[in-house]
Parts: sequence; C-alpha cells; structure tokens
Amino acid sequence: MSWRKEQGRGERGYHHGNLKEALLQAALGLIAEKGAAGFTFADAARMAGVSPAAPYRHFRDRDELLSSIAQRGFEQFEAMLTQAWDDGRPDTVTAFERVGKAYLAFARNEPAYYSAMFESGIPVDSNPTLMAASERAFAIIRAAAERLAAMTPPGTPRPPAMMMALHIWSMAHGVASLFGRGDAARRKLPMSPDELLEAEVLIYLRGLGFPTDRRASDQKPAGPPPVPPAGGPWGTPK
Amino acid sequence: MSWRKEQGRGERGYHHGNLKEALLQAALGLIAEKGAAGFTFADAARMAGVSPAAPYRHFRDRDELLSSIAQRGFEQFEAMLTQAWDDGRPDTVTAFERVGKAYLAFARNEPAYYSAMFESGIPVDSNPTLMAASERAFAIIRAAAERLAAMTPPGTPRPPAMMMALHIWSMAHGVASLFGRGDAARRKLPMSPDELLEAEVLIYLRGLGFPTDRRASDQKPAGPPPVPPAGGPWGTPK
DNA sequence: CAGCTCATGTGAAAGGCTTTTACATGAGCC
DNA sequence: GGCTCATGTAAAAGCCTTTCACATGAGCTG
Repeated sequence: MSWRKEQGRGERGYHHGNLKEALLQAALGLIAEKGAAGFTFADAARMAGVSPAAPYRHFRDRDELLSSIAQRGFEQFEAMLTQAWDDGRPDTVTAFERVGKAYLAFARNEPAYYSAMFESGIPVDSNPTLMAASERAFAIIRAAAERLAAMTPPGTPRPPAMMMALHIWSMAHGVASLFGRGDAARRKLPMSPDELLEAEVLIYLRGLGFPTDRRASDQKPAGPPPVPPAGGPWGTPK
Repeated sequence: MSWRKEQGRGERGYHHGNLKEALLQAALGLIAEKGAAGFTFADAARMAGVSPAAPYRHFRDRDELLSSIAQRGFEQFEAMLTQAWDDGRPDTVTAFERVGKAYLAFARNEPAYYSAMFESGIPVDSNPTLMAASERAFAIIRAAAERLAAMTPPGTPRPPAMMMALHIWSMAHGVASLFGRGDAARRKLPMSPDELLEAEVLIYLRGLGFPTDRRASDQKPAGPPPVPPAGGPWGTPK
C-alpha cells in the first residue's frame, strides 16, 4: 500500500528506500491470496518493483521472510489476545471466552499471518526470536488459565493451569484450522465456528466445575447476551 | 517397496508396469521426509526411475497426486477410527477415548498421510471423491458422538450430536496439529499429547454430565488402567 | 503368429523460481 | 569533493513443472 510504485507517479531511483517493509507487505498480500505454499519470493520482488535478487539483501532466503511474517503475526496475535483477555474483566469466564473468540477472529481476519504462523511449515524452533514471540502469545492464554485455575470450585479434580491453557489452545486451534477460514478447509458447518468454540469451551469449563449458566452469573453486566439466554448456546435439552 | 528398481536386479523395459503405485509410494516417503510443501513431482519420478514427464500419464499434475494420497489417507483414517471405536465396546466412554488416541496415533504414525490430508493446502472440496472420503472418516466420529449423546445423563444441557462430534474432532485435531508430530510444530510439552487429549476429553465429558471417574465405571474390564487411578490423569486436586 | 492400436514412457523445450556472483549506484559521512 | 558501504541489477546455473511430438511394446484381433 505504501511503496512508491503504487503511489501516484511511481518513478523511484536506483534504491527503493523501504524495500524490506515493502516486501513484507507484498508477501502478506500474496500469502493471503494464494496461501503460504503458493507465495513466491520472485512475486514479492516483482510487486515491490525490484529485481528478483534484491530481496536477498534483506532476507537470507524465502524462509526467512516467511519467518519474519510469522513473528510479526505472533506479536499482533499477542496484542490481540492481551486486549481480549483484558486482565480477566469483567469476570474470568467471560474474558476467557473472549480470548477464544479473539483466536478465531485472528484466524479469520488475518489469514496471511495465521498461515505463516501455523501452516507455512517453518518450524517454530528454527528461530529463537520466533519461538520467543510464539511463547509470549501463548503466555497470555496461560495467564488466563492460571487465573481460571485459581478459582476452580473445590471438590473438582483440578488440572494444572498449564494443561488447561493447552486445552484451550488446542480447542481454538482445532476449530480455527478445520473450519476457521473461508480459504482452506472449507467444510460445511451447521453453525458458525464461533458458536462451535463457545459451546466447546463452556462444556469444558462446566467439566471443571464452573457454573456456566450466564443467567446465574453475578459479575456479568447487563446487556444483550451473546447467546440465547435459554439453556446455553446449543438450546434446551429435550 | 515393490517396484522393480528396488527389487534385486532392477533392469526394466520401456514400460514401468506399476508406475502409478510406485509414484504414490515414492511420494509418501518424500512427504514424510520433507513435508508436503517440500515434496516434488520430479523427485518422485526420479525415485521411481522414470523421466520427469512420465508421472503426467497418471496424474494431471502434482496436486492430483497429493489429492490421491490425501484420499487414501482418509480411507486408512476411517478404517483406523472404525477399529478404535469398535462400535462402542466395551463401553461408550472408553471407546470414545480410544478414538481420540487413534486420531493422535494416526497423526504420529502416518505423518505423510496426515500432511497430505490436513496440511497440504489442497482444499477438501476440490475433488468430490476426496470430500466423500473425508466425510466417511468424520462419520465415524459422528456415530460415536451420536451414541454418546443418546446416553448423556438427564438434567444436563445436551448439545446436538453433530456438535459434540465437531468438538471432539477439533480437540483431537488441535492437539495433533500443535503437538502431535515430532516433525512440524515441535513445541515443548510438559506431558504427552495423548495425556493432554485424554484429560481434555474427560473434562469435556464431565461437562456433559458423564461420570468420568474410571473407578466407578461398571463396564470397564479389569486391567492396568491407562492413567493413574487416583484422581484422574491430572492428579489429585489440592 | 502378424499386425494394429493405444496406453505408457522418453526427450526436448519453454517458462518460472531460487540463489549466487560480479558489478553498478548513490546516500551518508568526512 | 570524494569515499565507502548498503542496496540494487544483470546474468547465469540449477532445479521444477508442464507440454508436445515421438518411441515402445503389451495386449487384442484375426
């Protein structure tokens, strides 16, 4: 969006001026359009208006560009999760579910990042900074689980917070991967991914002993509930 | 394993005799080794001892080969799930968890198939037969969920069986994708994927009202339990 | 068995992509 | 003004995909 060639009269000199950024943006667009696998180093160069060799001044190879994008993705992901968690306000369970929704929203709204992060085939541990970014993002989920664990009702078996975090992650990731994007994996669903995940998390939380009937919640502010108030998101048992 | 070149003296005539199968096997090995993205049509041809153009007599293009492998994968997957489910014996919950384990085992033991099925980027709906194979596999999970739904304790909100099936699928897929294979996504876990998924499913089932304390189960035959008998797989609540 | 036919392979070639190397430019700094 | 070094370019090697005309020979037909 911001590199010279596309802005008004596009003549640029020998040097691009902001090639690294331009390449990242171009790659983002290409990945969103054709998937992480279909994305091509040469295409990104072409789109930025430079020769096919130019990108090598900024990235060791195609994988490093992908890796950079994945890293940025994890950073944005972390920011989004942090905002969704909002330190557990207004109440832990509500905030927890908001995190799940945020996960799906990210997969849906940022398919390119999501693709680079989880489907590009680049191993997370290939790059320490990438790994670190990934762990910072997960740390949000983990913190939320920690809070949840601290308030699980007594009398219920209580898994370690880390395990709860991994459970939530796997649910969100499973739903997002299988049904989350219009692009890949277009399987027909009798409901929205959001509804699917919300119900899944609610059942899971009930399994941990949480009262999940929203009408009984005393912390939730009034307002239009995100689910039909009668019997939870999947209707009344018959 | 079975094509001429590898069997004793390898001279073959102008025609290969079993090229299609040889290509599928070669591709399977290559995908297992270098991932679905790294797999190359030319490599498979080379491995089968034919020219790079030969494969085009059997597959329209690289994607069709991948698609064929994915289809076979779904067929084996279905067989494996069917066997694991074993029509709900000895009891529904036990069999249900066996299905989850089978899912993970498949991802672990058949990385090439799993890769082609879920990570190759070929859309399931690109090919009707592929789609059908995928749906037959899912039908097993769905049948299991149906049975489970029929016996959910009264007094508990009961989601549609389809939704329960999707929940289980997403859990298994999430765990398998994130932690399931040594290959991709090597994130460190404080436990095995099997344990993680088992605990997740147990909590979920408890959320549906199922008594999941195995000691109380009357249908389970005696024998070494897969989990420590005290307090479930995640230990005793403190 | 001779002959025919057609599925299956081959070779060559066009067109792309990746990556490297030697060389060109010009921005920033004395 | 002149230097230097980061950043681009052109060219080339090597690999992949895909197509096309042509070669082979397996299997049928008589």
